[in-house]
Amino acid sequence: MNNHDAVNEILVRLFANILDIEEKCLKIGEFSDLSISEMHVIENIGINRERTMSDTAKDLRITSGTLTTAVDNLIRKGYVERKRSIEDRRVVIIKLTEKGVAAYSAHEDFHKDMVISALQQLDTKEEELLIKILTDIDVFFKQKYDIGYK
Amino acid sequence: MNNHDAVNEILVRLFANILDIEEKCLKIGEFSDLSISEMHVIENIGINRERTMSDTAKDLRITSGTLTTAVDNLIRKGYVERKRSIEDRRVVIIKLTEKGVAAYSAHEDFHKDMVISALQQLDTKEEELLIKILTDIDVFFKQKYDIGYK
DNA sequence: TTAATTTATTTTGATAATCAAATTATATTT
DNA sequence: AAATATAATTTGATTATCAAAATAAATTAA
Repeated sequence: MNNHDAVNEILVRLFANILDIEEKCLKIGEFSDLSISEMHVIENIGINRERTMSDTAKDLRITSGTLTTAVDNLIRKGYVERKRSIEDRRVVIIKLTEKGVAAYSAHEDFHKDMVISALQQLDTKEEELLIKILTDIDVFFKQKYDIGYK
Repeated sequence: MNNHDAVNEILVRLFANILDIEEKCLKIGEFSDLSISEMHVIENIGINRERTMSDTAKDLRITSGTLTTAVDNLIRKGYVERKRSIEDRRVVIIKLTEKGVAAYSAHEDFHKDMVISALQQLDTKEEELLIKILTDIDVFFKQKYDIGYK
């Protein structure tokens, strides 16, 4: 097996496993009534931000209809609140409740913990190479597939 | 921003985009009747391999029932064939058809393209260091989060 | 060698995430 | 004022998924 195949194989496995880890950790934690998708909505709304439905849907690359039902459920569960914009009454503003902020923070802590643990075994030179390679992949995607990054 | 935050940020962005990109490429290509999930089944069955339903489901971390319907659809679309094992008639053997192999190869090309362009700027020594880093991280995740690898 | 148990798969009945298209309400343009 | 455009929701559908029940075959135990 050449190096390209080795890197490809391990990246595929890593990506699959990290998603699994995220889901697993969510399910055993304090906010186990949230799905990964719902957590992504919370992540996107963010702390101290008022977001419109359209902008959030666009960022998450889902339709408005999909976001409407997701937000319905997040409101029912107490993580998000919704109000009409005063300037333009077609627009709906969503923001995190206190509970939503707590969930956001917990998730962020998990991310930090995961990354810090993973990097602990690397020396500075290795860390920098890793960042370089991840950046390259990121740039490659952006250029080649014209993905709308925020 | 320190290295930890840099890696966290870029990982989050990569993860948010990678499945979308994969899906996008799939949808504009020759095998646009395949979903990402279905492609993952094809990827797991592999070329020149006969796989049982159980082993494939375990690898993909989905239930046998889920795999049964996925394979039903892949057979209907002409990518997979299914037969009973002769040694143990409870066991169902699945393998790729010629069309399945073609889809597998096309998907592999996408992955290779991704990795090659990411590795382009590294020399062999750096490539090997990267493989070591990724392997270490992979093993680390396995130990820390007790993920059921194959 | 029958009966009980285990194993491999499929079926069934349910839920979550998603989309496209239709609808509703409001704003903007002609 | 009418026509058009925009923001969000609703509707009706599909796909991916699971847990639990059912089916069929193999293995173990009585």
